[in-house]
Amino acid sequence: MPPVTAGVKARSRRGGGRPTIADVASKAGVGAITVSRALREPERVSPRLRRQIMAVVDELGYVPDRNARALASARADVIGVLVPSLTNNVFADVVRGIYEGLDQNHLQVQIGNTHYSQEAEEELLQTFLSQRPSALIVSGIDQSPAATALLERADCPVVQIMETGPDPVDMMIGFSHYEGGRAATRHLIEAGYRRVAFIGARMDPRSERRLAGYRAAMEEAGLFDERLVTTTVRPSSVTTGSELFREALAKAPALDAAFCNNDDMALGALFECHRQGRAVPSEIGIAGFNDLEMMQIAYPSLTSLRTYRYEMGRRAIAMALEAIAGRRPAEPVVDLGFELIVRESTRR
Amino acid sequence: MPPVTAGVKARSRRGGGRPTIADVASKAGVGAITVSRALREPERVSPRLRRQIMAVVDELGYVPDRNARALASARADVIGVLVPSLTNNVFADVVRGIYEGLDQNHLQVQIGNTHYSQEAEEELLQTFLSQRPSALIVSGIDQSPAATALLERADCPVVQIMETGPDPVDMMIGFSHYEGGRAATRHLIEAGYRRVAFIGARMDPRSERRLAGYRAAMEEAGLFDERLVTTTVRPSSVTTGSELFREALAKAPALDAAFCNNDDMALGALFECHRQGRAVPSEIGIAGFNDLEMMQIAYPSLTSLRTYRYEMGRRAIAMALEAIAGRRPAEPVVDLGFELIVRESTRR
DNA sequence: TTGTACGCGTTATCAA
DNA sequence: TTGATAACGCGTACAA
Repeated sequence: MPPVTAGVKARSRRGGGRPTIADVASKAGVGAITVSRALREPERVSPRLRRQIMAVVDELGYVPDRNARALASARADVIGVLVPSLTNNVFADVVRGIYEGLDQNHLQVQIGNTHYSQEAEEELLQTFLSQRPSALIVSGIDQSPAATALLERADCPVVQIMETGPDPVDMMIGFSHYEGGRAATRHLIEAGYRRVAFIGARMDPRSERRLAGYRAAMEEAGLFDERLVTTTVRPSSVTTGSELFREALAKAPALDAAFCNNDDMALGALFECHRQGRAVPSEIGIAGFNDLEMMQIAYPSLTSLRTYRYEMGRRAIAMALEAIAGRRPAEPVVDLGFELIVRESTRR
Repeated sequence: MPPVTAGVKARSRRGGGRPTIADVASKAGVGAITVSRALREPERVSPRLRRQIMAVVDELGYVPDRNARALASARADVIGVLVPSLTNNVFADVVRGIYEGLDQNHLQVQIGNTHYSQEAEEELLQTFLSQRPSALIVSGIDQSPAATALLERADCPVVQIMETGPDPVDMMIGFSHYEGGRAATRHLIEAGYRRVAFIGARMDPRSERRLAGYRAAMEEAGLFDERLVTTTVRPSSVTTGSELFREALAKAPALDAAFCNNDDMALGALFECHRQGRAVPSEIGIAGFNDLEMMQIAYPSLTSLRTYRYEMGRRAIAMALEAIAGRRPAEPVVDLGFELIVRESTRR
């Protein structure tokens, strides 16, 4: 009993009547598997059949069913990406790099927002894993033990991004936030500032390491003072930057510079200086972290530590694609480094 | 030949040995379909069996295979979202609303970046559709005819976001960019500014409508002048804002206010005023569009037209979920409106 | 280079 | 309330 009468689809199908590979095959007078190959590995099908098949594909408007494909191959054409925030410009840039690194690839990206929560990360990992993704990209190196176990058992490539550290689950690309914090602070000290404050919002593990770098630099110079550090668990924003800078001034009225957790915070500190009539950089020096686009055009322009977020996304995907193709990347752990961009806000 | 020896999984499986619903079923002494129901519609299974099944699920660590589920039910637990940009804060907020509106739902979000290109949108639509998504959310109302056709044939709910207009494909939530542009411009005129410039980057269809609103307001007041309009196809950014403001000044040296395409542009214009020593708001008035967080804390604080982006994402998802559940939302077309937030930058 | 037979893990259908 | 059976549409393994 032929389930399909050539050309006339049996509309009783559950799927709603979309043409299937069998429809294409019968109409093109070939086997289904040949159609499958013509679409996925054209070079393995003779040019004649290939053309024939493609013509029918166009005519019928056939589009392969990704779900069936995923089931049959035990692999979804999806790359799962876990980030702690979507509004943070930093992750927006990374995500953009990921999408653009994928380019014409047939893979899709699925983004999960962990909201800086390890539990949420575990749950998302479970969900993502239940799709058998082609690869997984996760942020940071502070996964919970359970999450780490899930990642290690995941039979797909895993890339940790945003930061480097010991014990990569699989592959890793990022930079040292500790060294970044240290370099920025050293610069402020070398520029002649002495009472350099640290201002940090949403102290996630990476910010904590920036703070550790700040502390190291200050201690090396014999300048460290607890009262110069002001942090909050609130999310970072320009407004939070202004507020925290005010707090910092209250705690340490003599401060002469601020190393900010990130650029939004730095911009907030700058606005607060304007508002209070404190001159930047002569009275107060300001440095940010990440070097968002606005830093260069702010007035005065703002010193920041440039990080390669877009590049990180692109290379993370490139590494994942390599691994998916079965090739082990030459360097499974990549340190992208950073660059201090000195601008008006710290030049006295 | 029993494929599964109770408790001892046949490791020859392609899937890599993950427990399947059959494993759970045999161990719990029930049929596979009962396990399936216990997971999806617990109330349809007797409490006794339900407990029994859940115990085995936990014991085995069974997680349903989403791909198999998608194939069998002809529906992937995925909502496709098409946005023109990922770096633009505006879309970041909408996307955040979408994720948070989904909350504990089992659905996943898949985001496609159209890069403001109709062709890219068509391709992404094809890709998304090949998964049989549970719903589709697309940005704007300017889809190509082909894309519109795809959306109309898609057998899933479709929500158009970001703007309202005639002829919704299915559902729609947004606001009128034309009225927004008109309202902001009127405010500047009422505040006493006469030579109000329009500064716009990346003139996508929505920005064009903001410009149309600007023009209408200016013409109503008898103040319209071509030379007051400066636009570019370049993407918007703080830097572009500074540059375009400079261009605008070159073309119309006597301009006394700028209505900017969006808030990044407004901030750029503000910095340029600082740099040139032009007082805001006394010499130059500045207004933005969207009311990003930084506008309230900038110095001087910046007037902007507040739009409800997060809310838009949340409600778009709510509408989609309603439709997925088979209920037609009471209002398939929602105008969220906007609110002009007047601040220092336009108070002379 | 092409095709056959089968399995992937789940849900829809229908009957008990 | 529960279950047997048959899809779902494709890719893998192997053979021709």
